[in-house]
Order: sequence, then structure tokens, then C-alpha cells
Amino acid sequence: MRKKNDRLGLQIGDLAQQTSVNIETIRYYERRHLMPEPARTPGRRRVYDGTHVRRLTFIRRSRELGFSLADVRLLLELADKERIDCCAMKDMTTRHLADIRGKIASLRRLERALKTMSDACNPGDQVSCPIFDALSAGADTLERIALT
Amino acid sequence: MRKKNDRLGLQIGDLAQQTSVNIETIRYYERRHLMPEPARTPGRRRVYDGTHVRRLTFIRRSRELGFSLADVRLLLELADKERIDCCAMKDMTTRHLADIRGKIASLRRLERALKTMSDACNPGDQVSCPIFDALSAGADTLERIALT
DNA sequence: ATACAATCTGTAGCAGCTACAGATACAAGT
DNA sequence: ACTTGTATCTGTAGCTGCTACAGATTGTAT
Repeated sequence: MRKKNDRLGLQIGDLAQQTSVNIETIRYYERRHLMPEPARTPGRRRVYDGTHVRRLTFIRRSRELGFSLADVRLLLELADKERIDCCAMKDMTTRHLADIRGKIASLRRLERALKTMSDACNPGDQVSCPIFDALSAGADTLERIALT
Repeated sequence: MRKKNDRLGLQIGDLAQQTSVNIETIRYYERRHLMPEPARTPGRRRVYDGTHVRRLTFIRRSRELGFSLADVRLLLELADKERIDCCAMKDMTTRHLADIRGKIASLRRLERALKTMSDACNPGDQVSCPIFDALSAGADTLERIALT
């Protein structure tokens, strides 16, 4: 009988620990075909090795950098080629970068609108609530506020 | 018989148009109790009036400013008081503002990491792909990249 | 033998919509 | 009266990216 310390591969819990990815998430990635179906023990438990650790690490990093799972799938394909397709990877990265910058820009617009609204509100000396007014107002009003 | 132009209220399509909110979304808000159940025609069609237009506009503005539906629900409650609770509204706004700023900060970290990765990649003169390396690397490496 | 941990599958939930399908309702034209 | 065409109705399923169960096994230690 085999003991835990002379086993041949990693169980899902070990993989989870080594990569800091949730067990449920690992199984989820398998269902979504981001991770391959691993070997199994006779008792149908998943058995992983170093290739899985590397692949899952790659996935986690990509996710941390904000890539969607669809993008991660593409990146994995590019990385899996015999000659890694560096150009395409760079392309995806710059595209994603542009996307992030767009999000930053729109969050900054939000930030300004919220700050303006908040600053306009000095509870106590007002009869009406400027925040309420802003939220009730038509688009033009809000834009006026946002552009102040 | 009543013609379309002498009707007493708005149908859901009219409300959608006036507020630029999708019909399906209006019904969704009703299910989530953000919008009240409206009156109905004998044929069970929803009938709206000015109060609905104002409420839905308020919801839309709030959503555009990034408030969650849960927050919108709270804001609506505050706005519905006989004396609008301006302090609480300001409180929620500043809280939300802090949230947005947090998001901006974390997107900026992403931005820098992506830019660094992208800049490191000059396809052609490289043997390995720096983007691949970064995505494969452990957390420390990525942080080193991000902090460059 | 028994307790306990780890894993298994399958399903449902979260936000915030959006998109159907199939059934009615209603206004207008002939 | 009949047909056409649009608007609306309900109910359900899909999207992203997980996360959280329940209830059944498996594996290990005592």
C-alpha cells in the first residue's frame, strides 16, 4: 500500500496550494477546458504533475493581469506552439492594455462626477439635496456636473 | 374606443424610450423591486406615469455612476423619505467614491505591469518571449516587473 | 472497526442584465 | 369581419468567473 509521501503526483488539494488557486476553480477550469483532464487514481481522484502546476500558474497570472478567460485560452494556445508566438502575445497584451486604459478613463470620469456631487453637498445649510438633484436630473445636467 | 394619442399613461416601450432603459431591464427592475408594480390595462399591459419616469431616471443615473443595485435600493429609500436624507446620501457617495478610487489604483497597477511586459517584448531579436516568461513566473517575478 | 479528512459529481447561487420562445393584445387597413 | 403587423406578456436560459453547497466515495490513521 502506498503512503502519502511516496506518491507519484499531486492531488487537487496540493495543486491548489502550490498555485494559490481554489480547488473549485481548478475543477471549473477543467470544465471550461482551460486545464486538461488529468490522470486519475483507481479511486477516480485527479492526479497532477509539474506541467499542470506551470499551466495553472500561467492562468492565474493572466487572470491577475485582468485577461478574460477567453483571452487566457488564446494566450495558452500561443504559448503552446512549438515556437511561442511572441508577436501575437504582445499584440494581445497591448490590446488589453488599451482596454484597461479605457476603463481607467471611464472610472476617472465617474470619480470626478462623484466628487463634484459630494462636494456640492453640505448637509445642514441646504434646503434641497444636491446629490438627489444630480441623480434625478437628465443626462445634460449630469454631464454639466461631471465636466465642472 | 381609445386611440393611442389620448391614452392616460405610458406603456413600457414609451417608458423605455423616455429613460433610455431597456424594456427587459425595466421588467427586471420590477422583479427586483426597484420599480413598483405598475397599474395594468384590462389586457394586463403595464401602465406608467411621471413618477415612474422620475424613479427610473434616478436608477439609471445611479447605475451610470457605478452604484450597485443594492446601493441604488438604499439611495431610493433615502430619497423616498418625507425629508430626503441628504447626509446618508453624501455618506454613500463618498464611500462609493473611495471604492472607485481603489479600483482606479488597482487598474493602474495592472496598466504598469502590462506596459512593462509589452515594452520588454521586441519580437525578432529575442530567443524567449518575455511576456510568456512573465505570465509563467512566480508572484515575486511579476511584482518585480510591476514595480519596475 | 471507526473516525476523520479529502475528494468526487452535480447543481445552484451571485451581479446585472440580455435574449429568446410562444402566447396575447391591440391598432390599422381592406 | 378579417388580416396583418407591432407591442407586449410570461417564463426561462444564457452570459462571466467563480463560489458554495449536498450527498456520496475514497483514503488514511488510530
